Amino acid sequence: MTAAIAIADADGLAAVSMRAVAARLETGAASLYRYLSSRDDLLDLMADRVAAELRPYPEPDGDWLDTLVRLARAQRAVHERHPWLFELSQRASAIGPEALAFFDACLRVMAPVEAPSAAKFEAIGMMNGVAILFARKRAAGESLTFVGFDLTPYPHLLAALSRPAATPAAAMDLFERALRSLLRGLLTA
Amino acid sequence: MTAAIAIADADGLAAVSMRAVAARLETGAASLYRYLSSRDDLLDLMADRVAAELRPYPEPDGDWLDTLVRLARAQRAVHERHPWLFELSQRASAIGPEALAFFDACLRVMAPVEAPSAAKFEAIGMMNGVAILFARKRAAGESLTFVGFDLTPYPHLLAALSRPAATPAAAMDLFERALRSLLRGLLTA
DNA sequence: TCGTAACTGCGAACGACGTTTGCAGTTTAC
DNA sequence: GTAAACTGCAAACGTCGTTCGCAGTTACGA
Repeated sequence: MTAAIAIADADGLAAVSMRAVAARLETGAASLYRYLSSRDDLLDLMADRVAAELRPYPEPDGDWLDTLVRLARAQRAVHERHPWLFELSQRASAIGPEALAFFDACLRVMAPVEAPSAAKFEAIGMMNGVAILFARKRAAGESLTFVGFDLTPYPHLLAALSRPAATPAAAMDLFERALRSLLRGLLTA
Repeated sequence: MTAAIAIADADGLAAVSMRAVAARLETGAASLYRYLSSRDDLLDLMADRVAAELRPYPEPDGDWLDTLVRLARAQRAVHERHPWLFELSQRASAIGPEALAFFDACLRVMAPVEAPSAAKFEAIGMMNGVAILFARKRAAGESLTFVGFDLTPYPHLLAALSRPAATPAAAMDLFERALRSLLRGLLTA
């Protein structure tokens, strides 16, 4: 449902109630059950709808690692556009056709790599995890800096925080560097 | 609250309602608000309570990478013991004293490493992510195998799934290998 | 010893949630 | 033209987090 995604983008996943979605559609909450079997159904549809934004998948030309990094960048962009996607990505039922298609595209890129299937699965999961982590980095960093704690019991943390923050450019480098070293480590002997 | 953690371990986070916790304590739901300001408060306390299970932290002797891997293993064990912790770990407010202490311990281990603070923060976040990913691996793999989808539109996925699954021993190797290559890539020039 | 002030536990109630039910109104099929 | 099927939806149910107000208990100075 496009209406549900708009609500989630604006006010977060918690604001996506059947009544809110119905109100935006100018109808009653009960009417939604003609098209959806439950709220979980709606969330699954939302997850798969935004997963479609990962298209078009890059052609697997050139280095497979470069292509995988491009896929990860797309993932990161989607998670930044729809922060609520993170909460959905952990439900097993959220694996819809679009998610499977993305999965398949990743495996296609990895086809020339000589590695067991299990390693490739892990690599995709890890790629996912890294993309999400960086998509949420800014919010997490700020929340950590501004907690109202007395940090004196944590000397190393205090010392690290008192140093100047890294530049955004360095953060971008970090994303690619982390991803490359991780995937290379997982997929090569 | 120990009672709340017991409920979550048994029936999941969703079962941790104020009424359920109160019932286990043989009291009324309203009574809990004498000690907690809200349900979110309770969840934060639960998260910090299980974070205490990460102690004692290993001494940073020997190779820093070995010590970090030991910390990650502890994290993975905690997440396997309390699967609901994953749902909590994404709330910013869940960063309590114990989580900060763990953070500090990681930084202490990384003290001899020459790297910017931001890289170390990312490394810890990534370590966390990898630990969680592997803790949830079994469930995720099964849910992916048993979805009732027609997989013919996903040829590479189908090919990968039709191969024999990896042995559990190889999975354990994968955890350590992924972590090592990731941390080394992030923290060394 | 009493009186009062403060604190404690908690039944009852409030509003919001997901979901079900039952019934009008409308379309479809023969 | 009538019966069957489908549609939209107000109302209600049970559960949730949370608040309110009141008994019962304790603490303490007079």
